[in-house]
Amino acid sequence: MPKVTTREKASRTQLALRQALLELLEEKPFEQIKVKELTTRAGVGYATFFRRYSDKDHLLSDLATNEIDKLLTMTLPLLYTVDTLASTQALCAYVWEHRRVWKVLLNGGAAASLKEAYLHRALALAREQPSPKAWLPEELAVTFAVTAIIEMQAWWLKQPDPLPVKEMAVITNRLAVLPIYPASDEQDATH
Amino acid sequence: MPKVTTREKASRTQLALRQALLELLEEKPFEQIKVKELTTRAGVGYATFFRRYSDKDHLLSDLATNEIDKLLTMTLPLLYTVDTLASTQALCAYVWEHRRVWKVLLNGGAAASLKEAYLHRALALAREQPSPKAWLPEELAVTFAVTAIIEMQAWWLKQPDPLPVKEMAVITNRLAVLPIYPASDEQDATH
Amino acid sequence: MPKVTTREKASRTQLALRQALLELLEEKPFEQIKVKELTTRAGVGYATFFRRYSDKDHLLSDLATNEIDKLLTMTLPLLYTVDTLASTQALCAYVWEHRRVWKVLLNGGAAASLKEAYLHRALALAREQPSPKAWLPEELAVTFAVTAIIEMQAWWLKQPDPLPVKEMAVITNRLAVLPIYPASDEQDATH
Amino acid sequence: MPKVTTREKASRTQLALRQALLELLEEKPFEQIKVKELTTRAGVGYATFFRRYSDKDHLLSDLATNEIDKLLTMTLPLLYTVDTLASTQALCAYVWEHRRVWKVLLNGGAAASLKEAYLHRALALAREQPSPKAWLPEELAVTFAVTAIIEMQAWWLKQPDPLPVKEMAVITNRLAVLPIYPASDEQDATH
DNA sequence: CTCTAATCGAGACGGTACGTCGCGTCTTACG
DNA sequence: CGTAAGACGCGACGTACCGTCTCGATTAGAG
Repeated sequence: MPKVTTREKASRTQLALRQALLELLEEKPFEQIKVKELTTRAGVGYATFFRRYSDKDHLLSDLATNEIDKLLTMTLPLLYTVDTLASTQALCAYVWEHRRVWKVLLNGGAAASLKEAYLHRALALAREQPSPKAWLPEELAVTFAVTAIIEMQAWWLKQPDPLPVKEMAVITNRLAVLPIYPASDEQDATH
Repeated sequence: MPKVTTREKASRTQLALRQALLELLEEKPFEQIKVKELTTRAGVGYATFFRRYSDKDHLLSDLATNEIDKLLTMTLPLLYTVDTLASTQALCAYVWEHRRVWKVLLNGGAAASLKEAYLHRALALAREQPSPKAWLPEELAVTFAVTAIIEMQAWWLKQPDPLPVKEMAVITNRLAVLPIYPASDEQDATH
Repeated sequence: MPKVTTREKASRTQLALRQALLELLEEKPFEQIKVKELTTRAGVGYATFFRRYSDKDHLLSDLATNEIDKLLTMTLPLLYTVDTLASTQALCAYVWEHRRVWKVLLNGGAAASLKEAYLHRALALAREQPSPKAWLPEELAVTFAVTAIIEMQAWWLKQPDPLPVKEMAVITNRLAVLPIYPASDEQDATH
Repeated sequence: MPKVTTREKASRTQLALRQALLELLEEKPFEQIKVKELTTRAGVGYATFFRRYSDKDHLLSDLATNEIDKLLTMTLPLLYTVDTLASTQALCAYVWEHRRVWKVLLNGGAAASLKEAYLHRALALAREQPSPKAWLPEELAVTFAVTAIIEMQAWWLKQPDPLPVKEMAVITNRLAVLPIYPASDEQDATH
């Protein structure tokens, strides 16, 4: 009998809470989810929740932060790469692969705060690694591209009969990525 | 000498509450605003709040719905019009003119729910008046264009030194409107 | 056509409110009766109530004070008279005659405050016109006799098949009045 | 080392609330006591009050019921016993011993409802164990004796310089107990 | 017969206390 | 030791009723 039962239990608690949150987010907005519900659903004591997380929001962060960062490292390069379509396809493929969780994150009861966190994080990363697009403010470009991509992914996963990954990638690339690059025949964009 | 003092008072209450909400939204997120604060700031009795609105959210709707619909009737035609740039300029000019209130609505504490309401309303209107863009699902097009426009307007108003209306219109048009039209090799999108 | 229509109306309001209170006191305790109910039942405007009475309690006083004083002037002489039985009979006869209102006052929702007011008033009157009974403190004698009489009257009127006036008078006299007089063969009452 | 700290705390809360009520009843009528005052005085959270009692009235019952029943079991035997004076003395001695709490209960802000509860309870007990006094209805006899005793005890405890227990017992016996027995010319009631 | 003043019904309002709800802390008992 | 269970302090909520107020319609009795 292993000695890590304690650690195991701790992890189990954490997992159970995350899972419970994901399930409840499919049913109702985040703010309406009560701690009692979370712990009951997770089969965990009420007070135990606060030993892991100081807050309901902390649990959400814990759930979302990792996923967001993973996805972000696939989103941002789009703005600096040459072969944008390939990157967009990689992004869409990744989301599709993890659609179970991303569907909830983007369309469940925490969508709003998650999108905000996403954009916030993206802007922070972009500031570290600027890539002036000349014809429009860097921050505006990032805001546009990131939010457009998120919203489109949200729409995509919400569909009862989603488009194929490849087609989604083409559309995303054309709508949200290419427009921020200077026009191929461009000299004066303000004209 | 006006005869409508009672009605006037009723309206005054409503106006005062709206105004108080706008002011408080500049200071903190919507959920953290307490009814007591609203009524105190509005110089109105606590119970009176619930005589007008069943909810804090109702007040927000009341505040936002009108503004949203006014703006939406300027946003949607973008998708069906010939001279998109002119329409975009009209849109930006309108927002600029009402930037006091829109700055709060788009960047204040109610931004998330407001953006959601906005998109929701836009999709409803679009469904009533479809305009198939053939190469991509109508709903996706609307989602993309509307959210992109909203986010860009939010960014714009948030700037300490905002771009001129005209320049903002050009960028918005190029990023969020033109891309949903058939591609340049099908028909010239930059025109 | 009389000139007192205004006064008449005022009286009508007052009567209607008293009547409404009496009716409602048959149904529920005084504290649970809302001003709105009173005015509705009386067919009178809400604000009109406060034009007549500053308070719900004022209405109750207005209703009770007269009746109490009328009854009291028949109760107190019992303590000073020779032929107590005759007085007790007069008292019982009076109560029986006005049993409609006294039933409500003594058993309805205002019974408690009414009994208290009654005793209070009786003690005040007794203090003005002392009649030392030697063998026990005057105030105690009054308290005993008055509350005993009130409670017995209350019981009497509450009965579905009340005792005859005469019998009630005999019992009341024997239980509540005679005992406070010195015993006929009395020298030392503490023995 | 006690193991019942949780239970202890629960009891402590209950005790503190009862004590707070008793104190406040010395200052003002029951209806004017606000729950907030009770909890503050008891050093207890506002909501905690409603975890114990659904109502302010429930607290009062909880406080009074025990005491009432203890006293009642000493009051009723008076009606069935041979040596009434001894019983009356026992009753008065008990009340005197607990005069701190009974002074508040009988003369404080809850006197009215307490007296009513007392009589109510007494009638219920009497119905279980009838003792026909022939010459007058049982219920009337109980109503008379019980209310007379209560009111006299209330008066007694209210005095700045109360009569001795023994004297009070003699008076109570003569005024409220003996009169319900058959008259002296049927059988000697003073014996 | 009209016009001004008083009165009424209706009901909105500021205010106060209520009883409920959920959070996050804490204490106990168990494995 | 860490956990399930759940009581507690706290504080916002939305409700209910009070007593005040203003309104517009209905008369009153003076001009």
